[in-house]
Amino acid sequence: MYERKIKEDLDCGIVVAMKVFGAKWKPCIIDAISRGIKRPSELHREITSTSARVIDMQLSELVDYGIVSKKIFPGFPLCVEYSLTEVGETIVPILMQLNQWGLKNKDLVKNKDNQPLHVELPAEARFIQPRNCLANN
Amino acid sequence: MYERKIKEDLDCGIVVAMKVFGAKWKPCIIDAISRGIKRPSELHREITSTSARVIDMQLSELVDYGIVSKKIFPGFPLCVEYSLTEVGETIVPILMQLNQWGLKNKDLVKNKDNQPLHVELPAEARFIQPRNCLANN
DNA sequence: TCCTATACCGAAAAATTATTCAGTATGGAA
DNA sequence: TTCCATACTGAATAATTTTTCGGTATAGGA
Repeated sequence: MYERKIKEDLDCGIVVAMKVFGAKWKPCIIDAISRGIKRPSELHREITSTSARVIDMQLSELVDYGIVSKKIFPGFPLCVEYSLTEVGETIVPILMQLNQWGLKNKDLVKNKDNQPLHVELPAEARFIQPRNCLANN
Repeated sequence: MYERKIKEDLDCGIVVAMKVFGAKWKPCIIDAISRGIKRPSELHREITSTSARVIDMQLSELVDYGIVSKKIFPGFPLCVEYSLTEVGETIVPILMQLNQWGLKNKDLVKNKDNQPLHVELPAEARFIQPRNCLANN
């Protein structure tokens, strides 16, 4: 298992939130489970852009975090079901909101030239002194 | 400049949102600017856990995305001010929400042993057949 | 001329995250 | 006995992000 060299500040809300929201496949997995896709094999079929191994790893981290719970049915063939915990459910609306934000603003990120040239002020601005500029406005 | 080998789907809202929310220092920079810290040198003083170079890089990406706008005052010494654009302002409440979520749930992520053992069902469950288990429940 | 403060950038290195590959294990069916 | 489907794992590699280091440029002051 990988041991970090730069420790992260788990008292910062954003750092904590990003352990869940900011991983490449976790939002995708959480969304699928929230839509009722429960078994690993189903998840693998649903999420085709990455490998089963990747899904399994992210999934097990979500289980460790208590965001997803795992039930094993010891019949045959082996059957496992994942579902969102109570805390896991609280992620879904935030995820939807992030998704909405992204959809609404995707052109910004796509274009990447939204402020192509720096805004230069007219000549008079040259007399603005740095301390002024720092103090107010 | 780094050229990705695996292209990202910028039509997915989450992928787009994570370009902004999911970078290590962007939330921190956006928060500082929203609190009125405008000049690069101020930002460097405010955010001491990383180097000026890192802040500058993330900042310039936020400018490229049109989330932060940059004004140059050509006096002396050189004076630059950053501020949130209209779109940039829409990020702040979502950031606050993510932060709240993280603060509320940080123990989950810290502990990482929230479901230490798999839940095994009692013996009767052995008769649940896989197709049933897939079909409903 | 050299020093200051401001703001910025290129490129290598380090750290982290994601991916691939090759396995393990269970229990029934052929 | 060998095969299947299910669920899962270790370890190497690749991809990406973050960090560090050293540099540029402007314009005034000593």
